[in-house]
Amino acid sequence: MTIRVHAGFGDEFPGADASSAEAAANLVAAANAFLEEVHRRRHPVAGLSHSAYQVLAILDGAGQPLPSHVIAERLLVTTASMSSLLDTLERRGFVRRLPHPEDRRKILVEITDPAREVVDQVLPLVHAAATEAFAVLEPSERELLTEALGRVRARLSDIRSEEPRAPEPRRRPVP
Amino acid sequence: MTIRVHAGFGDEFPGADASSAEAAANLVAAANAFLEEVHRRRHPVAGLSHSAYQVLAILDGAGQPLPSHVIAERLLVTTASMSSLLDTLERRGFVRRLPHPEDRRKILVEITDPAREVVDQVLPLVHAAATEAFAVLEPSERELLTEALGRVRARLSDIRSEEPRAPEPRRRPVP
DNA sequence: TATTGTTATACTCTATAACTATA
DNA sequence: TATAGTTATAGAGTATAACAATA
Repeated sequence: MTIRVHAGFGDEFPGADASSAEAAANLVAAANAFLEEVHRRRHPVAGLSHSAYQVLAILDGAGQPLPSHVIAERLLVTTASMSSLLDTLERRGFVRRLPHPEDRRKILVEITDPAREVVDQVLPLVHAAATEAFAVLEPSERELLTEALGRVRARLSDIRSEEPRAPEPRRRPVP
Repeated sequence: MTIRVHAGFGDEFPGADASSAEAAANLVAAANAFLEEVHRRRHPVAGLSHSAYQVLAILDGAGQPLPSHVIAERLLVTTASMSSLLDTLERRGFVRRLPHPEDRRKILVEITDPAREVVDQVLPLVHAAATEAFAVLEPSERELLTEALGRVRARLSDIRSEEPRAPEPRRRPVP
């Protein structure tokens, strides 16, 4: 199941590291497979999108109503997109918009009881999927994986502010 | 940077494994961060979507025109979605639809020279992002990561055909 | 009958820009 | 002026269903 690059990778992409390409490919593939499994288990509960479930989880976790722009920041979407998301959730009866008592420009988004029930059903499903998927690793392997992925993510966070350098060009193999 | 679950996780989600939840969270977060970095580097080249770049990479890798449904299967989308994707790519001049010489129900999708240049630019960018991101790991760590993720993916592939069992319910913490 | 592909339709997510109300 | 939120508009991706052409 492990994805490997072909034998001529080093010649085709000078300057690129084959083991990094393999790690990246398996990272993305494993994450996709996991998210697909989560979707399969979670979708029957309320038929919501990933973003919508995230909004409910954020509100449930906060334990109190939150202003729209606070949720938007955590979700990394614009406030305009957030409005649209909240429209969907409000239409389904999962959130309410309340006036903010102090700042009348703001609204407070409140989670409803039916949505709390959805969250109560969904979180165990997600954690069960994780538990089953990673049961094939030893506890020490899980810890290594978690720590290594944290380091990679920190590196990516640093890279994000750098101007990417032009890589060495591909040497297209002759077939 | 590493994502960790809170202290009461085990009480809140009986039956779920905390180290698996942490591994899953860091897996998804790292994959998202990597894909975001890829998007940042790749987008200026042709402004295409992830799916569209994938179609071009598939056609370039195949070395010959492919029927539409073959690409759709590899991309895990319906043939209807594939039609829409091909419309976009054809409008941009990156693919051509050719009649299939043997089976007149089929079409062959051919990559154009401008699209080959796009692929030649994009692949080194993607591999450079991977090389830079995973440079924070030792070669042996990269190999461990790759192998472990391959095992997790194989497990997820097995799980996919199983009927998920109902997990133990959440014990909502009292705030 | 089954397969391949397209079209019609619809929905979600996302973004930018223009706008209102409020601070 | 700056901030919070909405609306208008647009585009992409995805899906299902109905359909035509072909095998």
